[in-house]
Amino acid sequence: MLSSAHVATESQLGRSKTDPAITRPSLMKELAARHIRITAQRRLLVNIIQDSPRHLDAARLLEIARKQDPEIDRATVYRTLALLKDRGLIDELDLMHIEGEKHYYEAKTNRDHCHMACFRCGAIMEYTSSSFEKLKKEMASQSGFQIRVVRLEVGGFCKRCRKSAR
Amino acid sequence: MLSSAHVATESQLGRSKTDPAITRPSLMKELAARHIRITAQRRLLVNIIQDSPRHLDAARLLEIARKQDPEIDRATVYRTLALLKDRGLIDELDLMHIEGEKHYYEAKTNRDHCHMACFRCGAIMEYTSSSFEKLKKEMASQSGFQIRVVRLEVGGFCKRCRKSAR
DNA sequence: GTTTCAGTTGCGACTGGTTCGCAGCTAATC
DNA sequence: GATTAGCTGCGAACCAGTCGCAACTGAAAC
Repeated sequence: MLSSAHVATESQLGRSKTDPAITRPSLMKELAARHIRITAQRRLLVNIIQDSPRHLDAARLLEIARKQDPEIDRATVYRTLALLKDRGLIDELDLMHIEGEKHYYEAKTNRDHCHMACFRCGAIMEYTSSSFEKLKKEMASQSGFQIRVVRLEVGGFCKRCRKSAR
Repeated sequence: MLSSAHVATESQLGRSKTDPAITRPSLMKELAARHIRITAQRRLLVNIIQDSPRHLDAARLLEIARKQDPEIDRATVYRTLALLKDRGLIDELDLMHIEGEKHYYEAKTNRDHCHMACFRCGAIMEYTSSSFEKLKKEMASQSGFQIRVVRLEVGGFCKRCRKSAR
């Protein structure tokens, strides 16, 4: 039984932007289309999230944003993240709490994907596959559950770390 | 293409103990076998976790434990949970942060299972299926990743809530 | 283009879950 | 039963995230 799968290997917490299987629609366009007020702060934050090559947590997002707008506040970052999350425009990840209890965020993709976190080197890999899509469908149909968000996270050791461990 | 799946529906945050697909080995025996010091506090906590019909968070576990040993401390609960988690004897869950940022715990089962959390009524359903097992194998073999922990969580609306919403 | 005001922001104080350092205690080994 | 590594309770500390409020601002209505 065949299925198509795609693994995007990344450097430390980095994320492949050229993965052919994953695309991210424009968050700014989505906000405008939904008549959500566009403020300077939101534009800044949304652009950072959209362009980031890695998964950002709130503190890192604030840090980057402050380079352009030193006045921007923590609360605004948290409120914007909550807004985007509630509207289903970004996904929240725990990445197996590989580095404290913070949350990570990424623009929602056209296709759900799994995150694999290496406990040793901290690399995050993204994994998409038709088996995953099938599992989701199966879960929904067998349980009568209407799925809104799916989070599949895996912790373990990446190929490279397994080799170097010996 | 057929696959065997099993859904355990639960009352509010409760957990079916009679699910035929899931068994939980004795945590106390595991501790003894691994020469981990057995203290009165650990015995108490481990037994509560093992016997609990629902997913417990640290505060609830402390509360239950204090009925038998009013002197037991918060820190001991957190330290014991960390111990069990590090040894791979319990799984940590976020349950989609359906009720604050706390973590939930359950004795590790013979078979991985997914948790489906209803955003409306808070019910948690457990879902096991051979498709899930297959996906895990596929992920490991395609990426070279050695899987240690898997967490598949789903948020949405359960059958009953979907009906009553209309 | 000006007015209007609901919605957004920065601020600082606060919360809730979790962790830490330490002195005293105790389970397991000898 | 003596020894001691390691566990416990305690209180203080930590950290990510939240809240109430007064001032500000984007965009709808004129």
